[in-house]
Amino acid sequence: MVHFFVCHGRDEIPRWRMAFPESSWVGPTQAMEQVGRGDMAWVMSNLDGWETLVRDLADRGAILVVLSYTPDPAQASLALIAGARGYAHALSPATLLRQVALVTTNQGIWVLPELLTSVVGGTFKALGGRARMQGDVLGALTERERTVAVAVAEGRTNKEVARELDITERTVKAHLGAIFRKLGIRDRMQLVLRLSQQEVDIADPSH
Amino acid sequence: MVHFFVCHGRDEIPRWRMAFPESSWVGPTQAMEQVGRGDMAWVMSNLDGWETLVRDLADRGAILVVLSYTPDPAQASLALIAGARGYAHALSPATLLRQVALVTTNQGIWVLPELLTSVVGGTFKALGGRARMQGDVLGALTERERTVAVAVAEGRTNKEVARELDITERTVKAHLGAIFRKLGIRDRMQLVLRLSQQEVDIADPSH
DNA sequence: AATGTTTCTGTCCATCGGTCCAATATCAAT
DNA sequence: ATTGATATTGGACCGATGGACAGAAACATT
Repeated sequence: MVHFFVCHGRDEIPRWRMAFPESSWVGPTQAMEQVGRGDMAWVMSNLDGWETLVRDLADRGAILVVLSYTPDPAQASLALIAGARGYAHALSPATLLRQVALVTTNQGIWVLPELLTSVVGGTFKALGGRARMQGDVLGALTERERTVAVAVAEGRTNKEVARELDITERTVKAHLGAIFRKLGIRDRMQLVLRLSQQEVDIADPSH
Repeated sequence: MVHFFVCHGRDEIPRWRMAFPESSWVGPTQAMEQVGRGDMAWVMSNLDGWETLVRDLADRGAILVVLSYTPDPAQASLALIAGARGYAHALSPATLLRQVALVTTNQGIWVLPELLTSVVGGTFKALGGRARMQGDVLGALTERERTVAVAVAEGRTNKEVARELDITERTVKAHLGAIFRKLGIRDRMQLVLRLSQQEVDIADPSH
């Protein structure tokens, strides 16, 4: 595996060389030419169009890590979305860089521990809209109601759920009624959206 | 470092033993007593209160990986939020388990590659982007059908969609009929599930 | 014993949702 | 000019859904 550090010409950082003595220093253009499947590319986030570069290189099977002088959660997310498997500080010590390489070459994801909460939290909010969904959303329900809620949210009809739980369809409806009331939603659609963690805009009689 | 597999008493899976011959099998209660800083704990997601368990063990400095028989993106997010560093299929082969251990002990995060897109995709939406993986699904539809499909998948009723697009409810139904036929689904529920990427390809039993 | 929660069941009814049978108008391509 | 795809609407039919009543049985708490 070949390591490529993609950066501006003058951005040579000794510890990079220290971490991977055999690595190549290239600009964005050369990176597009030389990086191939299985190679590892470390891309500086101060490059114009780094996201596109990351995406392209990731598409062709390279392992991407984005390095930043000013790491922040939003940029970390962008990097991961673009296909990067890692996001670290550009001035990380050599040992850390080697650790990142180890993790990413083994299908792992590596982001700065300090940013981890934010990144995952972002995902969390994206998936749930409000804080701590399933726990709280389903938490308000009884055991049986939870079971019904999940079954319905997986796309089953009342009749199917009834058969599955060995109760009458009427009872399923009763549970659903309670679920809708407790969650403040109007129908099973809203339930699916809640549980599949999408943002829902409920009840707007205005339009 | 000691490996703990936290599961129901009878859930013994040979390949776990194969991956880490020295590991201990424990229930949730014993886990709380025995797992300490630097230890590695593999927690089954079919345990009641696994989230709390993961949170507690992670808080005391253990490395947590959640194993599930039915992996899905939402659960993966929950696991990571709870403090887990890994999320994998319970029937993963020994070599994969060792890889996961390697990654997570090096501050990395490991989630099923199939789920990665969904998890990161969620982040993407959190940042205000528009999901466009749906393009594949919606690609078979006409422009108008796409509009209707998205509106319905956002939880609106036929009547609401009709008002919104300034057409009759009858026309909405016509479009929906075409949508169901083209996508090979039976009702709007399946449409939501399709567009929110709910159904997850469970790993085949071979690995 | 009284109370409250949970689970389960019933009937009635209005509405919604999905499919069958159509038909008409527009537009692009042949 | 004919064909094909698209968008639109109509009517009728029937199953699915959700709410509004209501009641019974099991169980835990007080």
